[in-house]
Amino acid sequence: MPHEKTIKRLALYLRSLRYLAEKRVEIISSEKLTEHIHASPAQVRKDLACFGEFGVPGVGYQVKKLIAEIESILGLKEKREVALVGIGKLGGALLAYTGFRKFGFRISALFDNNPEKIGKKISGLKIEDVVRIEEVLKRRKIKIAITTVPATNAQEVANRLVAAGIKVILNFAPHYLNIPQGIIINTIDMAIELECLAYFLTHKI
Amino acid sequence: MPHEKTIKRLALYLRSLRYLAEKRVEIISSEKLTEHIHASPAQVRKDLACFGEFGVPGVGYQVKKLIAEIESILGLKEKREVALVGIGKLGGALLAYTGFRKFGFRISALFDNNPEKIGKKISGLKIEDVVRIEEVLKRRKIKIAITTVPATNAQEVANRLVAAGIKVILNFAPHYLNIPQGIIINTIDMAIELECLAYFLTHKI
DNA sequence: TGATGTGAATAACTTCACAGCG
DNA sequence: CGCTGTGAAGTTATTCACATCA
Repeated sequence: MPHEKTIKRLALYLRSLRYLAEKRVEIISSEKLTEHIHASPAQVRKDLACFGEFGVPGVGYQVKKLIAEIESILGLKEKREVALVGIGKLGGALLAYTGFRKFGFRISALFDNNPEKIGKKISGLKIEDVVRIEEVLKRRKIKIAITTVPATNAQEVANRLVAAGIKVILNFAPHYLNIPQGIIINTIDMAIELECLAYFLTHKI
Repeated sequence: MPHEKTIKRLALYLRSLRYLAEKRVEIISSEKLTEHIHASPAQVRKDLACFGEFGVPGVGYQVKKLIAEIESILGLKEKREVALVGIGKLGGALLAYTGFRKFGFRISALFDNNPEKIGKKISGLKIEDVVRIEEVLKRRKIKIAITTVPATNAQEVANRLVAAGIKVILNFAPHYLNIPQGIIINTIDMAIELECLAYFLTHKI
């Protein structure tokens, strides 16, 4: 029923709510919540309405309770193992990024196709050969992968991940990936984001 | 007139068209173009129609000509200097990323607030103190910035960039930024992208 | 004939506005 | 009285379908 945009906003609300919780704020209205988000109060209420009634009319939302609800909706309650394919500079940066761990994601399997990297350890994890993706991911029942490989290898890696039974892919390779239905893919193409900005630089201003 | 989504798709079309050009494809229909893009043929035609008539009825689009047209629309014809604030692992990865350079963006000014980093050189560029952002960017007339700083410093850095006359910001800090109207900001929040995927992992499958 | 360009129709998304509850 | 939850209204975006042109 709810769509992807709603889900992304829920994650944004969650970020704000956590911030508010740190500041010991206990109750928040949809109006106040949107002060640090590009969304309207009605939008917040509609988004939440997809999943239940979490607020108190005339009062607002209990911050802690709403955090728990959204975490439950997004499925952040349990820890999740993540595979990282492509241990270059970007891969290394993501591996070191604390933002993932904070929300229950733990990168716990590394893969690369470079013989000089295979077998080495980073952050206590051994880099495996990409040909072992299927074996390792099946054994360890890993369902989430992040790919930071060159565009030319992206489809091959995606095929291996699909064969390994992966369910969602966060892809940083600037390339279209042909993936069977049912597997969720989210591509972050940083060059394209910059190109868009170039448009606004030339036209909108 | 055209909206942000149209612009983003144009950048995607461009990526495919460049790929086709490398393969020596000379003519392409809107139908064939969408084989490697999540968009409909009608969508392609509508998007392009915002900016003119680039196709030949009964034939299709000349690949080379369409590339030139889209590059012109997006404003990719000229080289652009980019400032990078926050020279951590992610910043270093972006600095090394060839995808930006390929499309006319050149990271040519580096800033950090860490005394141990300030003054050092990476890729031939000296890391400057963030307090010098305004001075350096004004002098060199840099209008684009990429920020890869911790959430806690993001707003302060954004304020400095605004004071320096920056026009667009590609922000990787997981934090809302309060920016005056007229300045374009695009936030890539990788943790939030993963959180969204967690939802689909738990519900959609 | 075959693919574009485009008004008209549809679908998706957002905001409005207000009843109802604490 | 204030803020939620929500049907209705409005807006934006996408797809359809076809006239048109090479």
